[in-house]
Amino acid sequence: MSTLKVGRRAIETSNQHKVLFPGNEVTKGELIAYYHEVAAVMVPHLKGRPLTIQRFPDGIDKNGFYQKDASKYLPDWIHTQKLPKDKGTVNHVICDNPATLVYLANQAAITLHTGTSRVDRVEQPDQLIFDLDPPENAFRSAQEAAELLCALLEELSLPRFAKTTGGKGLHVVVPLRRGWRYRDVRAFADDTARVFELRAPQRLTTAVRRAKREGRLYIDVGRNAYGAHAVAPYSVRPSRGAPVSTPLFSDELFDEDLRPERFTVRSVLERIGAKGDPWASMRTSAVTLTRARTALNKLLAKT
DNA sequence: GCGGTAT
DNA sequence: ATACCGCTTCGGAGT
DNA sequence: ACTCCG
Repeated sequence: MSTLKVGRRAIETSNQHKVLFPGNEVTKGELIAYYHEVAAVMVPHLKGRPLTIQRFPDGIDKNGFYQKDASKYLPDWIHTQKLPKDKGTVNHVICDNPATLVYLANQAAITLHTGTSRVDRVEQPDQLIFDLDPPENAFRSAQEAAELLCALLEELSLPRFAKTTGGKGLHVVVPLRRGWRYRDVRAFADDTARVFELRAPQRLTTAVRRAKREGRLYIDVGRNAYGAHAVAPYSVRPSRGAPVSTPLFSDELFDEDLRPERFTVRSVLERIGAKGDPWASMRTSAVTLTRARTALNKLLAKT
């Protein structure tokens, strides 16, 4: 039990030596130190977004759980926002300062997931996410798919930002100016995915059912929905080696030496120190989908 | 990790 | 007293 | 209407 000063808050931390990642022996203390140090770069990406927290108090080899509703027992300085769900409401944590991140790390919050809208206009997403999910351990095929997808988004004059998920695949994110509602952004995502699939039907699929994928890379667009979420940039994942979902520079995305498992809780801070945050300009790059919608309709008509 | 409820 | 329990949601497509 | 999926 000890106290960590974060800004003007004093955070009580406990069980610093508890091993959360057996195998490489990453402790809760290391998790807390990582989130403390990464906060300056990470918090801007969390600000205003409803958080879904994935916690593993007994380590990643034991069952963890997701937590959205955080109404109970949180210190009053942690911000929350009550949001509607189909039956009732959920009181989400909003992480808008480093101290909140450290507090959550002490709660064994290994992974943080964020919504694609901000709470002040929660029905209007400011991100469009494509999740490229390769079969087996074929990270290379996710890179190839990302190349095709980025070419398509370029044709639609859309900006795009990529990151590793910390798992097998990649996320490609288009920052949006708010205005469109979920159902319209989702329809755009569906149509984009359909065009994308038609360009390499032997390698790509939009089939949700695993049995129908037949070794092809799955392009998942289902995160573009109210109440859905995706792993946050710089979040740790509950897997061997404590991998981190890591934003990439565009020249890194296609580098054949890229090894996402090298981005871990023990290596990412050094990378940020050396190269900075590849997503720093995301907010200022946001666009409307209106023109892209017209261009996409033309591509759809050609099929 | 921790509050709530059953034992 | 301690033991166990809960702790996400969404929609589309397939059956 | 219920299941699978992430």
